[in-house]
Amino acid sequence: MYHKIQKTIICITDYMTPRTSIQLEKIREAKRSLIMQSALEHFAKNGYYATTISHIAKHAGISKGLMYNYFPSKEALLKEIIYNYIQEIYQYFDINRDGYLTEEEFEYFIHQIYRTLKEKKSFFQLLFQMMMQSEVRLKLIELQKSIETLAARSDDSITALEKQIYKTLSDYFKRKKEKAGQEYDSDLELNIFIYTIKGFALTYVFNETEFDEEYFEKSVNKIIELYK
Amino acid sequence: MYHKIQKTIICITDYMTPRTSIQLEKIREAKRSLIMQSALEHFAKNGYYATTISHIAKHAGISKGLMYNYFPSKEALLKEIIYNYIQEIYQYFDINRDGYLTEEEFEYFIHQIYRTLKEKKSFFQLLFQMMMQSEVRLKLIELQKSIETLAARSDDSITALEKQIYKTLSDYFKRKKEKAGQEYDSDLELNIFIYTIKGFALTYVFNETEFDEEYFEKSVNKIIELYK
Amino acid sequence: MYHKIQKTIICITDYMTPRTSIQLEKIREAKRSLIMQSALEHFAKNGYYATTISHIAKHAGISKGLMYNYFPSKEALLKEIIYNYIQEIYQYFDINRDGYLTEEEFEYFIHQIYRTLKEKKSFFQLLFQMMMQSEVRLKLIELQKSIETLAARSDDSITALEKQIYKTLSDYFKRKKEKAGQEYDSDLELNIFIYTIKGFALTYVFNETEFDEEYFEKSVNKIIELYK
Amino acid sequence: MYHKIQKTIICITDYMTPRTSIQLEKIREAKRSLIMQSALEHFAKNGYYATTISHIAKHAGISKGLMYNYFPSKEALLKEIIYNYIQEIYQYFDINRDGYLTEEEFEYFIHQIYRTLKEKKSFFQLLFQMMMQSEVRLKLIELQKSIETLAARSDDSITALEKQIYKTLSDYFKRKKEKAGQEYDSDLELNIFIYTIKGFALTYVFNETEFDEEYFEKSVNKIIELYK
DNA sequence: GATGAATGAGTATTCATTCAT
DNA sequence: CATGAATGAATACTCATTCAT
Repeated sequence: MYHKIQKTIICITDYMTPRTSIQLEKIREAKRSLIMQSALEHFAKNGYYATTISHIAKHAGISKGLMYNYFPSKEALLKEIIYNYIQEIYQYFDINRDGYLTEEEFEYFIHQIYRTLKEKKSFFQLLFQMMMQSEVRLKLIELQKSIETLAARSDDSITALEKQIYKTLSDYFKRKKEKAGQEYDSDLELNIFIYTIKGFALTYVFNETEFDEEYFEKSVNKIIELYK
Repeated sequence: MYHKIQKTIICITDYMTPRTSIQLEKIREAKRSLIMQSALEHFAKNGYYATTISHIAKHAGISKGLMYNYFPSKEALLKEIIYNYIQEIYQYFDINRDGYLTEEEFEYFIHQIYRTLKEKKSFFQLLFQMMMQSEVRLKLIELQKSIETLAARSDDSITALEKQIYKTLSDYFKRKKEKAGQEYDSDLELNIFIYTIKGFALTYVFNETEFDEEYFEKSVNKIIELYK
Repeated sequence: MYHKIQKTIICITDYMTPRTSIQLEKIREAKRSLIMQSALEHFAKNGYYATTISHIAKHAGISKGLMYNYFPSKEALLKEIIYNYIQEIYQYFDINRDGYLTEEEFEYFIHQIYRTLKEKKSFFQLLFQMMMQSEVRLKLIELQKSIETLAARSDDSITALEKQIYKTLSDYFKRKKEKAGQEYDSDLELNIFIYTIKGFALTYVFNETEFDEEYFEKSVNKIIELYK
Repeated sequence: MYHKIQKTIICITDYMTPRTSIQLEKIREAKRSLIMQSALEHFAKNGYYATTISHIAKHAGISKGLMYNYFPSKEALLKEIIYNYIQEIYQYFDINRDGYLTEEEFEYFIHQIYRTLKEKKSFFQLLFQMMMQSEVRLKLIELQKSIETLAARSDDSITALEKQIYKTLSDYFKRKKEKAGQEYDSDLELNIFIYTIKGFALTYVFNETEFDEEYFEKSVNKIIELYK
């Protein structure tokens, strides 16, 4: 009976049916994620150069060769990871684009940074590392440009978003100053605030056992207290 | 025969007195420094892994083989650089060990940090890079311990110094708070201050063309203004 | 369920009668040919080693796996191609086996060579390439032997045919000499003729843009003129 | 005593004297040759792609790594070999550049071709192979151009030399025709001659055991007899 | 003390082949 | 019969380190 049904020349399903493209796509996507996850962990922990494809593959439970079925090269894998995470992260901060930040929103913004650092710890470890090698830094800049090109609309671009955020914060600090009856002559205080955030991020992301979560939460609240 | 010719060609110094061991030692020390300097520059710029012994040697104007006459391995070279610089840098901050910091001394302390970052920019680039790889981080910790062991007297050790500095700053922040009539219940503000310094250092050290020296000087003054 | 959908989509032929084994065999044979054609083109153009199974399969519009359903290995595929083409080509020259070559037949023979080179250009490209690697040459010799074994009757074998052709040509050259009143003491002139044919074949088969078809036709006629 | 003589800071000769640059250059040149020789043999025998660096190195009695001390890549090694041999071979044919070929010179020319084929058999095996892969053919053309660029004077270039030889031969065939009272309307006979030489070269160079040296010498004389 | 040729273990990458579906 | 994910052995190439001179 089964045989009867199968009378066809170009029948895609057959004796032993190959997976459908939907099934395959799911499998592929899952494996891609798995590889990227494995790679990110190693990159974050040991650095890009010290991480070998073998390590990544072994950790992901696949063969070296298979990795190249999903990513054309180690560098492409790195870029893909960074691209993906950056895309995702920027979406978190894509909200207050009217340019006006209330105190509550500012507080939310800081908390959001903390949450993001916590959730994407490995990625930020990698990102910090990348930022520290001038050669790699250049590649990141290229990458950022290509992301922007993909994003097409210039006001959707990453640098545009960065500028937007900077502008929004600048306005916030200005208003704060004016409210206190002081004159706002420059973004100096904002810059200091950014240093603080950077330093906090650096400490949090690379903290191993020294400090606990409570310590960092208190820090976040203190930062909010100081700069709100 | 061929030896003889050579002997007459490139002899620079006296033919009369054999060099003393002190002279030899000086020459050795100079070459060591040269190699370390060359290595530091490459490590800082391209990262430890991307830097080859060949590059270092060529840049230092010596042969690869000779490098191994001065340092047993690439890793040992790295450690030696870090060891040396840390030693040197800690000496800058080895002053106010009475534990009492005046406002002037605090200001001086910040300026001193800035000066040190400027003077040892390459080293800090390397140090930051090293700090970001957990594997390497562990090695650094080992190294620090061995430095302390070498230093022998525990109150001369680096961690001891770090603690000393932290304590001194903690006292300073406490006094400041009390002077303002507020209660000092924790080192939270100090920690925020440390984040700020870290973030500033990170920005300064890896800044390439975005900001100029004036910008950073203003930042330093603002930090002093905020935390003095 | 999902199977069901597929079954209704791409069914081309009759739903009623199961295909006969002859039909199936025809389909198989057509696919075999397709793969061999695709492979030959790639082998000829890029060489055996530079050609991947993936390329062949993609070009033939099938999956890699399916290729292995038709040929047990890349090498077997190569052998099969050579075997097939050699078989086919030798049939072209399987006529004048009475051993007597008239002038008209000689002329036809040369033209036939030219036609064959033109028609099977890719194959000759491949064959020349194969002939130039001693390791591969050995395999070809093995292959030839196995063809002969398959052919069973020794006077049907390729080497036998080659010898036959050589003998026929030798007789032809001998008669020509004698007709001119000269003594024929060796096959030297025949050998030179063979060099000429080889050189012509080589030039024709690997010519890309330098010479046009007219040039080669003139060459053919000149060769006939010189050796008839 | 020995110590006494060695009083110098930047003395190149020392305790255990390193080799002089002349010595080193000799060693290097010898090893370069050795590697190229080993590579040529393998390339000729098994083809470029089927030859591995490991094979070459093992055959040359050195480590894989060392090969890269002399040649930056497998491809560069190939190019270097071809470049070197082509340079050398063209010098053999760099004589009759007045454009006039006597019968004796023509004979010498043919003999010279035979001698060259004999002496550089492996190289010609490689060259024929290279000519048969369109991809590689392109590289060869590039290479030829670069050789010409190096040669600087355009009339020293290889294609120029090729044209020169062709022209000289064309004139020779023309005179021959005219001497016989026939009209020379095209280079057809010359082209046939070139096919013959090609076919002879091909046969000679890839002959393994079928024919002996005597056979080929007779062939050469016959070619001379036919075309002189 | 100084050189650089030499080594070999290690790295990213490729590709014929297998196999579950 | 048909697919393409998966494997693993092989390959070109790199680089820290050694060692004869």
